[in-house]
Amino acid sequence: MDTTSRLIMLLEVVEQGSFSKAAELRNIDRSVISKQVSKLEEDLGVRLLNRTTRSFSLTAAGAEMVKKAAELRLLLQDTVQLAENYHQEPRGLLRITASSYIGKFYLMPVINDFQKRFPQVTIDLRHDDRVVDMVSEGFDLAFRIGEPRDSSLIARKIARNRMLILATKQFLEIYGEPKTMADLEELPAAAYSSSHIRFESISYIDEKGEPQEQPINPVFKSNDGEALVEKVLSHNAFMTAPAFFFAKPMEESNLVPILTDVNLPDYSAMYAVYPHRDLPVRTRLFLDAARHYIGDKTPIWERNIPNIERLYQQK
Amino acid sequence: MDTTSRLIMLLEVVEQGSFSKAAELRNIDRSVISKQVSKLEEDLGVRLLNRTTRSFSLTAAGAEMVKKAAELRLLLQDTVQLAENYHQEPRGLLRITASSYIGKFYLMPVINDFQKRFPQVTIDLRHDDRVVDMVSEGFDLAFRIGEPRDSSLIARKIARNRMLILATKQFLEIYGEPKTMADLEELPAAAYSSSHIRFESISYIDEKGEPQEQPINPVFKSNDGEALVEKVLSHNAFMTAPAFFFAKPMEESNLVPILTDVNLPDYSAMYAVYPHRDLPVRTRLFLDAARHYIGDKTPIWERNIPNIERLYQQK
DNA sequence: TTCATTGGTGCCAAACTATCATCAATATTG
DNA sequence: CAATATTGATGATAGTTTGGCACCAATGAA
Repeated sequence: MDTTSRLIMLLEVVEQGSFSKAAELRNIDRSVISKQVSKLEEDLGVRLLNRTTRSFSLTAAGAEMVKKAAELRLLLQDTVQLAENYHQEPRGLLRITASSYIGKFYLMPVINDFQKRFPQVTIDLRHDDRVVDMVSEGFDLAFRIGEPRDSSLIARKIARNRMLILATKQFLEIYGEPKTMADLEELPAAAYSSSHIRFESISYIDEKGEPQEQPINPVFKSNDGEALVEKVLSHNAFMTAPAFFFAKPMEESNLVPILTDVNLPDYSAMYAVYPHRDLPVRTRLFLDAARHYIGDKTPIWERNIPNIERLYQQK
Repeated sequence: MDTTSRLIMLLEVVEQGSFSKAAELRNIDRSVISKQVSKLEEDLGVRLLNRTTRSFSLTAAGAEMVKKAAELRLLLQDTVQLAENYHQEPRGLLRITASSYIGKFYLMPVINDFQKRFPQVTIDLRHDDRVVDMVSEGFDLAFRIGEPRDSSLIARKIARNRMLILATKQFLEIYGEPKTMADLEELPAAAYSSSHIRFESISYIDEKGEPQEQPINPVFKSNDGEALVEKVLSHNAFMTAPAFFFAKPMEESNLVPILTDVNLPDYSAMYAVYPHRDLPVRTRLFLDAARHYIGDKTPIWERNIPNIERLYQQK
């Protein structure tokens, strides 16, 4: 490892705010970072960090080196990028982050097919259900529900994400099938609920085109989607959920969409997100493959719903 | 070694035009260069050089990489330089090139003293009697007679270099001391002569301030200064030579300056040459030390001439 | 033709790197 | 406030990489 790499390592340490996090990011031992930063200081003959046993602060020299390191990293990335433009065949490492659900059900099939076609591409898929900083964590591609806030990233819509109201056939037999939104208020509901978001009502557009709120009666709340589904599958509740959440054919799970003639606003769409720069061949191809698999005309999750076109034809 | 270093290595190979020369420049085996360039190609996934067994040419990708490598090298140098500004004490490697005469007689004393004062500084002194490309060969400092042509370099005058006419006392006893320039034409001369330069006459300014040429009679010519001196020391010829060429006190060698009242134009001065950028502490200090030793007021070589002030007082 | 030089390759010793285990200092937590 | 966890530093060790040497094949020069 030489000066440039060490400088970039220093930069990462400063960006992450700690040796440990920087090490984690690279999947290496903390001691490596410690040693390399020390070596960098020795090389340059300058103290870069004022350390305490549990933290550090930048020296004046360190701050300047970090600035330069950022320039170096950018230039180096640019250079590697330039070389990649000469690739005919995609190769190299593709780092993807997605929520675990998306990764498991929608990306894995894409990945398996992709790597059969392009064996030279290594893929690192991270299942993260939290918000990640793509740039500082070095991801090439993210798949998310909803647009990212970070405007330095490009978000490309992969597929719409219709809102569904669902229940099991058995539930409908027991409680009777609701015919209007107002009927829902009397039925037990399973509803998503977290510290931030709470579903206590359903937004929809009525026949006159006016937005309305239909209160519901959540008898079961959870911040875990699969738990809600499980509840619904016990025929004890209906639920409102975005369509992407049903990766398996709906017949298998006995679920039936209800009130399909009601105009529910789409839930946040699925987006592919990537840094604002020229994409390497591998990234571009993977993006295409994912769009094709997930979002070609109708999203793949809608294909799991029988008669989807007929049911929701008003849209 | 990482990508940046390999790119810089590639750049050096291209600059030098061959793997061998690049290896020589770094004092490493050719095989190292060969292996690292191959590795770089593998890393980037692009062929950079079209090779024959005895030479190579750049591919399109290679040309682009070389450009980027130059940017990277510059940025990296700049970064290291920035760090060096924080040094209190000079340290690191100082690469100096000088003609062998200058190195041996004028720089070695400076170096010995300098390294006693600053033991942290490593010095690499190259004796090169040819013109070197400081930038591509990575020198920090050059000491030369005459200004360099390369305007990207800074030349700082270290000391003037008076032209002398010399003979031994014995020579003067045998042939009689010449009183006018015209007298020289009758006397045997030793004259520098190479494929480029030939001394067949002496330029001077006469009493009226007019430039004149005094033809001489060179009975011995050589492109080696020390050979000329040896000839003169055998009492068989006088010679015209720049003062810097006499590093030892003139009494020791029995040499006497003659026709000291004649106004001879100075020979090319001695210059210190360095790349046009901020100098590291070590370079600046060494430059100061050299200027102090060699050129403080009167050049050191003039101090070797007895009564120099009196002899050449008209100037 | 002969010959020296060039770039490439395999082998080996030396240098460097990364991991683990451990330590001391200091936040964090109950 | 004490117990605990976390952080960065350090030393030993195994694994990887590098640089040097010897040798090869190709090629341009004499």
